[in-house]
Formats: sequence, structure tokens, C-alpha cells
Amino acid sequence: MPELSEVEVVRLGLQKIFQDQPTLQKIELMRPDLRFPIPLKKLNSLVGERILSVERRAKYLLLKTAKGDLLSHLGMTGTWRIAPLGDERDHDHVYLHFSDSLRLAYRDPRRFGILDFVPFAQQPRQFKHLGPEPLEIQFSSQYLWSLLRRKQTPIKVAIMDQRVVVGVGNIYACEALFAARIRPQKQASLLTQRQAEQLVHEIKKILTRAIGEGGSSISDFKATNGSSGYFQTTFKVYGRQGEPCRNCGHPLRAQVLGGRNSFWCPRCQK
DNA sequence: CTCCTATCCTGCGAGC
DNA sequence: TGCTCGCAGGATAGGA
Repeated sequence: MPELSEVEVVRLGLQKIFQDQPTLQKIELMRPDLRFPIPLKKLNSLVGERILSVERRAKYLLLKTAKGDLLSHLGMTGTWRIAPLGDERDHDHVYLHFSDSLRLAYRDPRRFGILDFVPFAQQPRQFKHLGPEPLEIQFSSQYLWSLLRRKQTPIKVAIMDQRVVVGVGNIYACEALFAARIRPQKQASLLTQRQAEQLVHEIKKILTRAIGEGGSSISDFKATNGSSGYFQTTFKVYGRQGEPCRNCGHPLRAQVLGGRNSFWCPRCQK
């Protein structure tokens, strides 16, 4: 369930763990069956290398070394955790052994995640069709509005399209549209420039805020796993169909758009 | 090309 | 208490 904010919080946690650039000493593969089989042989070429940094693109994480990178995607239920010897759990796929007796575990019960090897200086094939990062200046209202003019899909489907902008998942798509007062089912091509402006502003605001709130609990890295990373106490519409709008009191509604349940206030959102 | 639907998987909560 | 059932959802493949 992690969206961009949650993945960024995980990146910050991993960066802290790797600040002394430990050496990868061994990769222990417990079960290779993720979305795609984990390529142990290729990943083993990273053994002996130091982790130089941890980067993020969209919801992908990259552990960077001089020989190449370990790419991971958390899918729905993927987590990284510090796993001291003895802390083995169901659904642990991989243990990464580092110098200083550090061991990291990748665990993913639903197996929607990805672990892959990226050769040095190569662009991961997964990045080929990705749109701009939502928190970069390239994601501007001018960019979004001109792109949406040709889109014959509901606006919510459009902003969840990774080719339009990366990292906006179902929860924050609903919340950003509520904040921008736009109905999720509104045709993307019919947004006004003003609405595109509002929407871009709210997406940036909500993602930034979520990173800030998740990041504040970073001292306990384990706290960043699963859905506990969401600032879910402050959801205004997500999962609240039938309950009163926090703004006007009108009952909130739900409808499936693009295969995803969507929540909105019929009075506040136009 | 654009848009839509099905698919992968397991845990959890609702309902009986 | 214990069972079944449907939903959750990121990304992608394949069909219309």
C-alpha cells in the first residue's frame, strides 16, 4: 500500500542505516517468487560492494553501488527491516548481510513487489515510461493542464497514471482531489487551468506533508513498514463512504473508477 | 495510439 | 467461536 510518501520515508530510513556505507557480504535467498523471480545470480555481482547511497524514482528504491544497483519496489505489502539473527518471519524473501553484523530483510506477503539488478550506469527498464516526479518543478500546472487536454479519462484515473505523474496512489489521489474540490470522475480534458493549478498544488502539499509526518518517526525504522506509515488519522474522504464530509457534513460517496474505489463529497467537489 | 479490464497474492474484516 | 467471502491495490499485459 505504500505510495510515494511512504517509499520516501523508507528511503530516508535506509539512508540512515547505510550512512557508513557498509559492505554487502552475502545475499541469502529464502523464496525467489516475487512478481518476477528474484535474479540471485545477477544480484550476487553486488557482493563485496559498498552501499554508496539510497535513491528513489517513483516508488522504486535503488541501493547504489559501484558495480550496479539493487532495485526494489514494495508493491502492496513489501517491507525492509533490520533483522538481527533470530528474527526470521513468514514471507521473508531475502536477507542482505552487511559488514558490522547488519542484516536487512525484505518481506512481502502478497508478493506484488520487485527485487531486481540494474547494471552500473544503466537506466532501469522499469523507468522508461515514468512521468515526472510530483515534487519536482517539472510537475507544474502548465504541464498537467496541457497534458490533460487530450485525456478522455476521469481525472482521478489520469493522476494515478504513472506516465502522467508518478507516485500518486489511490489514497492520496482521493485526498488531493477533495482538497482541490474536484470530483474524481470529472473528465480530465474538462479541467480548467485554475483547477489544474489547484490540483498540482494539493498533490505537492499532501505528499510533502505525508513525508514529513512519516519521516518524524524515522528513528524507529520498523515503524515505517506497512500501512502504519500513512497519516491515516487525517484522511478526509478515503474509506469514509456514508460518513459525513468533514467540511460540510454531507454524506460521502464511493464509486469504482479505473478499477479503484474512489471517495468524494458530492457537495464540496465539482 | 487511447482506454479498459483482468490478473497477480494473502491478510483482514464483515457477516452469518 | 469459527467459517466463508469479498476487498484491498501497483503495475502490466492484452483486448477492444
